[in-house]
Amino acid sequence: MRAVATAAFPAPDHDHAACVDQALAVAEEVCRARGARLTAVRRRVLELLLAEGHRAVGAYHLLDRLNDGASGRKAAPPVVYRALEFLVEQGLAHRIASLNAFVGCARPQDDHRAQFLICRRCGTVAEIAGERLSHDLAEAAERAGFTMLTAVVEAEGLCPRCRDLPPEEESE
Amino acid sequence: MRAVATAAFPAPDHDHAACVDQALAVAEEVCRARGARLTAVRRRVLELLLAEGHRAVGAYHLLDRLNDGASGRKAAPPVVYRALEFLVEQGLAHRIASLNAFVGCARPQDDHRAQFLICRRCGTVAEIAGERLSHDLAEAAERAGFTMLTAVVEAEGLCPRCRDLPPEEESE
DNA sequence: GCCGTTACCGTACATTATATCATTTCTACC
DNA sequence: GGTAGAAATGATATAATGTACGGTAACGGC
Repeated sequence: MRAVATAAFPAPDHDHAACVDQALAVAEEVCRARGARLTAVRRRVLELLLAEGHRAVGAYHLLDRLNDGASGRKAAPPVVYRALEFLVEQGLAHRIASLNAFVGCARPQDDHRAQFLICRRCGTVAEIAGERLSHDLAEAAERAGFTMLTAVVEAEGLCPRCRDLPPEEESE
Repeated sequence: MRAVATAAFPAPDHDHAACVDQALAVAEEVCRARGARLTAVRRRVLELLLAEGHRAVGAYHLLDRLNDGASGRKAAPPVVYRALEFLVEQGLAHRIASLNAFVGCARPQDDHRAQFLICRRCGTVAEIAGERLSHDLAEAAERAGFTMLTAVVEAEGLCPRCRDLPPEEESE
């Protein structure tokens, strides 16, 4: 079996630190190129998001991490939500509507319409490119007289690792 | 142009009372056939849902309607959520994840994997069948080693009526 | 009738998200 | 460098959405 172009699900033992470093580097680059300001808070939230492995994480979880070890004033919810809003706008993170959660973007450099595969068992979220799928959806919409502007496409199921586990055992 | 099999977006002046009556009749029928109990509360919530026209509506909005005119004890949130859970399970309603809202099902009798078209302007939600789209998504997922169990597919954009309105004017 | 099962209901609470306004920081421009 | 305007942040309060849990009533087999 040959390698696929887009390795949607990273190997369990992949070098995640490298993922994070690369994603942060790309984020810096992207923001610089656009004149967008990747401020300290925004960068920190992105780091925290990426630190979760390839899982979706709630805004309040990020807030807790952000405040871990903070002695005096703690950050309030709007801090995280504003940072996330920025990251999503810049394509550095995505909102997973069906989970009310967020995930760091796997390929921030691409200009893509992302679709997501969400593992019911381990919570890993993979991103697939699927230009074609998006196109087909827009086309189906157009047949109904509808002009599609954006789309939320989130499949829930079992990732390669989890589907091969025995039914009872938990993967986490 | 010939009529499409599934009229996703109903005409503005269609006989909505007939939609509601039909949907309720089908709901009764479906529940009877399955031995599921369409109790008073569940039926009432379905009515309220359908009464909103073809728009998605939040659980708390339904709760308000449910309590309109109720003199003594008012119903609490779980009442609505439980009813909605039942209706969704039975395919009589759908949850719109990107809106955190619910919509009455247009074709409860079909056994379908629904996809939604959400108008950004007037809030109307249409349902398209798209077996093929669902199939393609499952296939794309499978190529990533992912077994899809369910999918959320929600396109946001402009419905036939709203996209032809002048940009500034509001349709509602 | 008795008892286990199932569905139902209400209280209280948990989680997710935003409005608002004051303050600080940054940037462009002179 | 100084300054005006824009952008970002901080802080408080609250809105909107969703659920855990425990009690109560209906149902069905024996």
